[in-house]
Order: sequence, then structure tokens, then C-alpha cells
Amino acid sequence: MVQKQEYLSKNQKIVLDDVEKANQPLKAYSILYNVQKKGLKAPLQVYRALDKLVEIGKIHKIESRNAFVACKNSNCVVSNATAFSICESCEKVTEINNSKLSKYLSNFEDNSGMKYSKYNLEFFGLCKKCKNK
Amino acid sequence: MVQKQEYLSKNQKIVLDDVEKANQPLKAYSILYNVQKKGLKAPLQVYRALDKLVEIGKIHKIESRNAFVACKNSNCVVSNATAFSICESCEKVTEINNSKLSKYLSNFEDNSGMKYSKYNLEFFGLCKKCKNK
DNA sequence: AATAATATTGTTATAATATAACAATGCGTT
DNA sequence: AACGCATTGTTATATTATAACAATATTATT
Ligand SMILES: [Zn+2]
Ligand SMILES: [Zn+2]
Ligand SMILES: [Zn+2]
Ligand SMILES: [Zn+2]
Repeated sequence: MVQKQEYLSKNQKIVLDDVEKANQPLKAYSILYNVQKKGLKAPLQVYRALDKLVEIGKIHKIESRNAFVACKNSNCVVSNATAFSICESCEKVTEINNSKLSKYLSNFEDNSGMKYSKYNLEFFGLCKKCKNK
Repeated sequence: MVQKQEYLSKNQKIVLDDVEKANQPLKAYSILYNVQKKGLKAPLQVYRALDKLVEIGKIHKIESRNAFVACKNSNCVVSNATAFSICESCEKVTEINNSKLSKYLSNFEDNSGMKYSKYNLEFFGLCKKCKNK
């Protein structure tokens, strides 16, 4: 039996490293630009690494921005319960780590008969700085 | 003073009509295909109509799918508080209309200092049908 | 009615985001 | 060594979305 991958491959490390350094969401083609000096020349090399990193929860995709950000929340072993705040003025994005919220959403049920295994929540508004302008 | 638009333009009506008939999310280029017989020939004509319809809450964008669905929730006068359930098997999407959930999220506050004016939540899982396969 | 401001439309081209398809290599297991 | 599978490299292409410019339509103000 082949066991589940427990380490990162070369390209995955390179991409994760770049995204972690940024501490803000990066677009795939910005990442591509950044890592070209390390040998990743094609979009697919970046997208494949991103896919895997998202799958294992090291990176999250900010869907409304088509951008990728490193997980800052040690609870997200797998990215099946994510919440973000997004400033609509400066585009600052923060991962929300609020156990009440995650408990509430993870336990959410309605009468649709659906079994929810995953959610993604994006809050929008103005951050502290932008509010006071 | 120019007052806020209170009716739909020709192209907006055409696009809304198509999306409402579908009762499932449509991609922008599917919409374009559908409405070509009505004279909309270019992507921009569709995207512009979609932008406006999303802005006024007649249509919502399913961000994780890059698709657009008509609002089924009369409460969404403006689309500043949206929640959807998405089946990862058959891709069925349903707008969640749950007042407890929307109250909880609309009142959500954390210590970030951010004032949230809007949110979008997407739940993923298996729908009733797909669960029983 | 004339003017101004705003919204909408039409059109061509192009940007930005993401995947298909195929061949080769690397690595752990049997 | 042989197998299975993940990863890599590469080229081409698909999909999603916007820029830029010109024209027309609608509404508000004078
Ligand atoms: Zn996380
Ligand atoms: Zn801000
Ligand atoms: Zn709605
Ligand atoms: Zn289903």
C-alpha cells in the first residue's frame, strides 16, 4: 500500500515558500513570476502545486479574488472549514480563527437533507485602517 | 439628482430571463450562447448585465464555480448576505434561506476591528440523491 | 426645448485564469 | 527487477473576464 503523501515535493515547497512569505493573497501568475528564478516556467507547474497545497490545507483559495494565501490557522489540518475577512478597500485578507463560528458552521444543518462536509465563508467590509479614512 | 435605477434595461432583462429559466447556475459563456438569438453577441454584453444584476441582488455569483444563479430568496433585496449549498457530486446548488444563520452571520463580530457589511457562504457536501448512491 | 449628467449599448481586441494531453522521471512497495 | 503512483516538464489550448473607444438612450436640470 502506498501511503498518503506526508512531505512536500520540490515544486510544492517552492510554491508554498513563496505564498508564505507574502502574507497576503497572491495570484497564480504572480507566484509563477516569483518562482521562475527557481525553475518553474509553466502555469501548470504552479497550479499543480497549488492544487495539492490546497488539498492538504497548507494554502487556501480566496474564491472571490482568485488568489491564494497560506493557512495561518493550525486548526485547518485540512481546509474543510475556512473563513476570511476581506477589506474591500485595501484588499487585506485575514483568516478568521474563531472557534464559536467554526463550531456553529460545522454543525449547521437545515432540512435540505444535505450532509455538509465543508464550507467556505468570506466576510467583506472595511478594515480598521480603511474605516478611519 | 439622478435616482437609482428601478427597472431593468433590455440586455439585463434578457440575461435575467435566461438565468431564471435555468434554475441552476449558468456560466457566463453558456448565457452568451443562449442569448445570441436575442442579439447579444459579445461577452461584455453578458458580463455587464450580470454585473448589474448581481449588484441589485437579482442574481448571485457562485464564486467557487464561476457561475451565476437567480436569487430565490426574496429577502436578498441586495446581495449582501448570501449562503449556498453545493453538491460536489451533481453540482446542484441551492440558495439557503435560514433566518437563524443569516442573523448569526450578519451580527458576527470579532476583535479584528473590521466592520462587516457583506458575506458569502458556500457549503459543500452531497445532496440527498447523491448520498444514496 | 436645450443642456448636462448618467446609464446603456455595440464592437474589437486582449488580459487573466485555468486545464488538456502526452511523455518522462522519481520513488516506495512487492 | 517490476509495478503502481505521484511528480515533473512541456506545448498548446480552453475558459473566464476586462480594456478601450464610440455611439446612443435616458433622466435631470436649466
Ligand atoms: Zn486555514
Ligand atoms: Zn483596508
Ligand atoms: Zn438571494
Ligand atoms: Zn448531488
